[in-house]
Amino acid sequence: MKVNDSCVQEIRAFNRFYTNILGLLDHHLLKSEYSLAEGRILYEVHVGANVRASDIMNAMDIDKSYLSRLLKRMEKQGLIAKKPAQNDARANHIYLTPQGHGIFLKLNSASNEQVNELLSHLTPEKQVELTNHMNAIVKLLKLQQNEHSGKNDPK
Amino acid sequence: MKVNDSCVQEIRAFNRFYTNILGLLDHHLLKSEYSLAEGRILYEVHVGANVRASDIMNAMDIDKSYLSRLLKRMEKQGLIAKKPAQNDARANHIYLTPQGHGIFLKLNSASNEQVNELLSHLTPEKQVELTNHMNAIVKLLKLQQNEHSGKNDPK
DNA sequence: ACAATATTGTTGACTAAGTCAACTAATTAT
DNA sequence: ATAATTAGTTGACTTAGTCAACAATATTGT
Repeated sequence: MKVNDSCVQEIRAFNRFYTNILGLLDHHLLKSEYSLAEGRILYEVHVGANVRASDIMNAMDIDKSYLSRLLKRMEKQGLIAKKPAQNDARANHIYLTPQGHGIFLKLNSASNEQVNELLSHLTPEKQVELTNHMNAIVKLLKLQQNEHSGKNDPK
Repeated sequence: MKVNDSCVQEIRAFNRFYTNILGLLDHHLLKSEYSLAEGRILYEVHVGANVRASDIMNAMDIDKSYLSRLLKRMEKQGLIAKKPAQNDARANHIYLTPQGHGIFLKLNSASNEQVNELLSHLTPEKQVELTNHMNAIVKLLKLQQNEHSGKNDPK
């Protein structure tokens, strides 16, 4: 498909802009005693069912040795626990401990709060506009995402 | 301003999604012999006029000691050079050497190529739609950006 | 004018983040 | 059965980033 060069430049400008936004929003995590990676792991374990290390690895696109160490540390901190996966003796299922769940909730509401603050400068109508644009972007880009990662198309 | 909670959730979903996109697009830089930070510095020096370290520091929101070391290394590599700023004896103006400019062009066209590939799966109409959504997002979010950073509003 | 304060950039010393290769044990494919 | 993959761990290492102290200038308040 022929590509419009000025689109390329506009997208790159957006990327620089949005990288900064993401940096701002992550700030609270960077100031907390948990790393961005740990926060994301808590999220992945929270939303997934019977999550295994390899699932997190794929979701986060993170090195398995690094992940292994992070999980070990989080286990030591009492945030997560593992139990043997029922039909694969190599793997564990990872779940949040009550304490880990508590931390997740704390970090999660801090994240909500950050986004909340960002939105609070917009009228409710503009807020909806904004999210409509975002959803449209996801819709436009989602397909080739899956092409690249080799996963099936969404139903 | 009252905030719509489902907007908050949609924005966070967008953020996770777009973080992955940015990761994909940065991949070529990570595979090159230059770091993301160096690539961004080359960009900042390229687009700015009479750039000083503190300008880069502000643009990238990066620690000054870290930046100092990066610049030193890039100078050693022959990518950039410094000359005393005319009206501030503490500061230097930083500029690209011919070689640094060459590297910038190389990295820059690789970045263009990445975005190009992303877009190539869309019809030209969809490409324009996509960038319209992005521009709209920037427009909606740009003001509070400036409020936070204490800079003046754009004219 | 000039003392206090702030800014620009550098350095030392350190911690955190991430990578790479080798390895064990279990699983799947041929 | 055995070869090839996959799940996860470990050792050894490199790269990224932080923090505090510092010297040299600039700016500000009186």
